[in-house]
Amino acid sequence: MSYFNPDDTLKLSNQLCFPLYASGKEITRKYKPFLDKLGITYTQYIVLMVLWEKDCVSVKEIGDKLYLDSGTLTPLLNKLLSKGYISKKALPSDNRELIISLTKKGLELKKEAYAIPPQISKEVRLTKEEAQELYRLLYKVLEGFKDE
Amino acid sequence: MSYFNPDDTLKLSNQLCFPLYASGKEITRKYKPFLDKLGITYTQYIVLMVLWEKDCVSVKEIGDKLYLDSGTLTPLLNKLLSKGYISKKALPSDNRELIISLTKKGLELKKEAYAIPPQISKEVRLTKEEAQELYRLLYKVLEGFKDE
DNA sequence: AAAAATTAGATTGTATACAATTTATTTAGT
DNA sequence: ACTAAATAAATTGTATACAATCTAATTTTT
Repeated sequence: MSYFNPDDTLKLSNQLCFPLYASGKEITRKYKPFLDKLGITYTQYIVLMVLWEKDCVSVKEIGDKLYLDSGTLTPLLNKLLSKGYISKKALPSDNRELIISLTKKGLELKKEAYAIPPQISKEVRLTKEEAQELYRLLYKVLEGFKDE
Repeated sequence: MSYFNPDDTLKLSNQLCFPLYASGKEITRKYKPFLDKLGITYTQYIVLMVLWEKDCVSVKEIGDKLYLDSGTLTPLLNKLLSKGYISKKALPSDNRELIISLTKKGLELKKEAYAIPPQISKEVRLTKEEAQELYRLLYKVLEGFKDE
């Protein structure tokens, strides 16, 4: 690894971090036109995805799944609340925990969201095998970050 | 593709977008403790990387390379300016273009940045081959997004 | 059981991101 | 040459992100 000019170390094109950063940013941008029609943002969408998969979860649990903290989630959940997609309720057995539930309106939004992922897939120009491998590698990176 | 329950389409674990989004976010977070020591943010760092590779570039060219627009770059460049790492100058042949150059201080910062990428690499738990494949796939995604 | 440590969310402050619009400048079309 | 179209940055407004801190509630220690 140290055969080449140390100058090359800091080349954008030699860094894994940059395509990770950029593709993360660009993929959420691809969602925007579709999510605009539903009146939600990408982050709001993935919070709803958590709830569509399992209703009644705490803010902490949402944060753990999405790698987001309360500084991001608190205002975002307030927006979903004011839009009528979720409701909040303190957990009786532990008043520190806030349980987030889908409203009927929030559950119904799922039907409109079904059409989105296939349309994004079309824009990601990877073969099925490549997509699977990319998926595996990204989760390996994420898992590796967890235990530090 | 339509063999399984349509419900599964919207599972977080079936979406490529989510690990892309999350790993992009987490990788920049990994840089933070290192960049804090230099007093710069991740986005400021990649702007400097562009300049370290090729000095005297326009805001437009930086934006094209980093997938960022003037709404992000203008305030960010003002911060790098006030920190004394860059200077600005209008291009005489085209007064719309703003040319960004490194100051001596900005060039010297490169020496301190050398040590960072290897330390991040250590935290990314991929083999060399996996890292190369991930790199290739991410650029394929990014390139695919360009022509829409 | 009382004090200490921990935990869940909320709050504060800073820094992106980006769409949409605006302004100044340059280029293209006629 | 003159007007229209295009381009580069700056500006405006909205929505994340996250570190650090704060507050209230719950556990753990002693």
